[in-house]
Amino acid sequence: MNEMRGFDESLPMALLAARESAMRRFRPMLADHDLTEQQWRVLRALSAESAPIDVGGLAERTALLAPSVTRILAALTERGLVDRTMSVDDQRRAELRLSPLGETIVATVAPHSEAIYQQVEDAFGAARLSKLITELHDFAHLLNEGT
Amino acid sequence: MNEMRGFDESLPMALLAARESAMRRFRPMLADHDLTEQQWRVLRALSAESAPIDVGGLAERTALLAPSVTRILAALTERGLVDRTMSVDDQRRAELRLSPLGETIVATVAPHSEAIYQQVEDAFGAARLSKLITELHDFAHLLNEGT
DNA sequence: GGCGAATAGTACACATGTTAACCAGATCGG
DNA sequence: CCGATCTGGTTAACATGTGTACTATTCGCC
Repeated sequence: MNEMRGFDESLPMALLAARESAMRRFRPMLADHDLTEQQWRVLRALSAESAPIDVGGLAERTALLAPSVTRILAALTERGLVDRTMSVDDQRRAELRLSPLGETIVATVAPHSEAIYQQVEDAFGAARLSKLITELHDFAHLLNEGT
Repeated sequence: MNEMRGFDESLPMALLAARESAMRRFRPMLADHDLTEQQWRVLRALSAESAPIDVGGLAERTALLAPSVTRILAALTERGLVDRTMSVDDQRRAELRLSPLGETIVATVAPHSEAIYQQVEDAFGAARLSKLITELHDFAHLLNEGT
């Protein structure tokens, strides 16, 4: 009836569907540990950092917006998984790191996460998956820099 | 420090980043027409259907969850963009279609949407984009059927 | 030094994601 | 028939997405 691009053939829909089919496998496991997908992203990002990181840095690494990070950190520090202090040389900036308890949680959950990722990798093929990820990175970089 | 897979190399993060880099270009245009990304998905899905469709069908085609579709339809019918009636043979089922005003809105927004999509296609390459979408579809199908 | 612009972070408001509970209409087996 | 069950849809509750406004610093510059 109209000339618009097919629904299912659009990239945003394909990205959404692909992500949902993958995340569907992770969420139940995370729920067993009372973690949302986003909370787990924040914990992982903190775990990957050796030095403390600030809110902006976390937002960038986790692909979350600053207001979301603020709320998630409130929940995680409340639960004692994250420690927070103020930077001495810039009183606006926060210094965030995993608490010992947070480290324990990450160490507990990570193997489960990795196991599920392995299933996904096996189902699709490791090489094929790797190539797909590379294409996605290229895509993001091209769009973010161009214009 | 731990053996976990690199953050940025994980597929879910790559999918998220890619989608965000694309959607960033669409959202301002949709906001100009007072539409959210999800409302536009619903309108497009309705526009693509010749016959009326029910809530479940919309949820499936738009990759939204039923509760979200319920709320979005409430907003769209409120604005007079969508018409809703009850199915005669199954009083639980809704019959949804675009109102004339809704058709007008879709016809107005679609060219803008298509223009942005063209930019994206040009930036990444049409053939390459097409192949990427195919891979994403394959990925979703493999994961949804296997296990 | 001190004022205006930039920056980090938060607070708010509204829309959606996610899960579970719930209601009414449809279906099936006895 | 009719009650047990299933199914379409909504409601509810809480977490996140998204854009905007606002506070507290810090910075640039005169």
